[in-house]
Amino acid sequence: MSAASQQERRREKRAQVQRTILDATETLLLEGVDSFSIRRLVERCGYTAPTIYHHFKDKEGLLDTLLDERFSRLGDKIRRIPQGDDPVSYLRAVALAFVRFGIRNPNHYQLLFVRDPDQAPPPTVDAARVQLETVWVELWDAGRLRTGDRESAAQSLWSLCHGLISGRIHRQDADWSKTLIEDSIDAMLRGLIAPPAKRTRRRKKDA
Amino acid sequence: MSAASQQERRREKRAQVQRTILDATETLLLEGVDSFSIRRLVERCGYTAPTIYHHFKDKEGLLDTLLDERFSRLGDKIRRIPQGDDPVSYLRAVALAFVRFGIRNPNHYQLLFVRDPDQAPPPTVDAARVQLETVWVELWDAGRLRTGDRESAAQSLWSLCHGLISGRIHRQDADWSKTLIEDSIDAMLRGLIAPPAKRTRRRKKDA
DNA sequence: GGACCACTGTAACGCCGTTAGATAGACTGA
DNA sequence: TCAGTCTATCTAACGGCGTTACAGTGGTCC
Repeated sequence: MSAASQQERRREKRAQVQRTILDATETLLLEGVDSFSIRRLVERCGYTAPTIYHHFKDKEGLLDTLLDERFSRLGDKIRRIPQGDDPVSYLRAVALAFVRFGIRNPNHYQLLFVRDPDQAPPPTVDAARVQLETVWVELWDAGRLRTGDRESAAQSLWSLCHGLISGRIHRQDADWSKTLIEDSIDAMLRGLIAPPAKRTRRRKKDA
Repeated sequence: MSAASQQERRREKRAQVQRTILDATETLLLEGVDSFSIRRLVERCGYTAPTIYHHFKDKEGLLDTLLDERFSRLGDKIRRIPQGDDPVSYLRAVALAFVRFGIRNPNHYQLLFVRDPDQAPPPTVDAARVQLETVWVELWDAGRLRTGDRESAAQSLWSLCHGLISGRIHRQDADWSKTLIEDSIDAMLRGLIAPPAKRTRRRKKDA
């Protein structure tokens, strides 16, 4: 067998070991952020600590890899939302997707957004953010933003989403209103964005 | 000297020791949530670990005591805000006070709202919440809430405040809009609450 | 065969929260 | 006054954590 195939096989083996470690990490994480520790991971995945440190920089690095994987799925999902005619319903859909994701993946969300401040968001999430940016610019140019500052409009919606998720995560017991997520996002959008000027020629389909 | 006075003196001594421990805790906490540990507190305050555990149940209990003190100040501040004529500007003032407090006391805020979900908020904060409740009821009865659910209106504003603070805490580096806090609270209130019905007899002073 | 390299293991280090048990001193009642 | 009790404090340890120095092992390459 050729040297190239040997190398190939080694790479595969390596990837497979890392996969095993990552999967065990994932499993452990699903039992709660606090359930995860390197020692427990060691018990669970069959490898010893130095092996894990051989494949990943440290605990942080291991979790980063996992989060990148998971959040890139969110990024894809958001990027696949059709932009359509109406920027407001587009923003609504994105915000809803984001909040639902955060609530469904509380442990991952916490790790990503509640850890060290110098932690950069994964590229796919950042890409989604950039994509949103253009929508806000569009609304600003159309004179539809009620805030004096374009930045503050985007950040307002983001802050609300973060608050919704983080409230749900940290106070699971509280009796949150069933319609809270939709209601609050709608209210925020109403408050931020004025309806389009009346004098547009063509009629819009109700999206 | 009387037995009563002896007891009194002992109580004072006890209170003073606890004060010392709490103050050292506070100092340590101001250096960051992560800077705080019982071992470091022990180095700092001159007492040994068992002494601390003699006066406080455990780490959690110690922090609880400190947070109760600190947050009761917030509760007082909020309860002192004049309710005035206009419920909207009252809600605005309360929300602003809350957010500013959170941003100014990030470590305390984190400890209180980001710890175990079963953690109850201190009584003074809860009192403030109850006081707010009446304002929402009033608005609801006047038919001014745009949400289908009274609960969701209150929770929307709260979620936003939480998001604003927690965003600031976890992404200090990000370039937050200077007007974000006011802008977003105003937007949320605009989106949640309709202007009062026109057919009121008396004119209002512009508050 | 020998040098190199990726991989994995043993055993330890220095943190952490917490506690069992001893000691000292002050108060209490006979 | 003296034994008994209670409070406050200490020394020393336990079990957990993330991490790493170091050794061994088994392949790959010259």
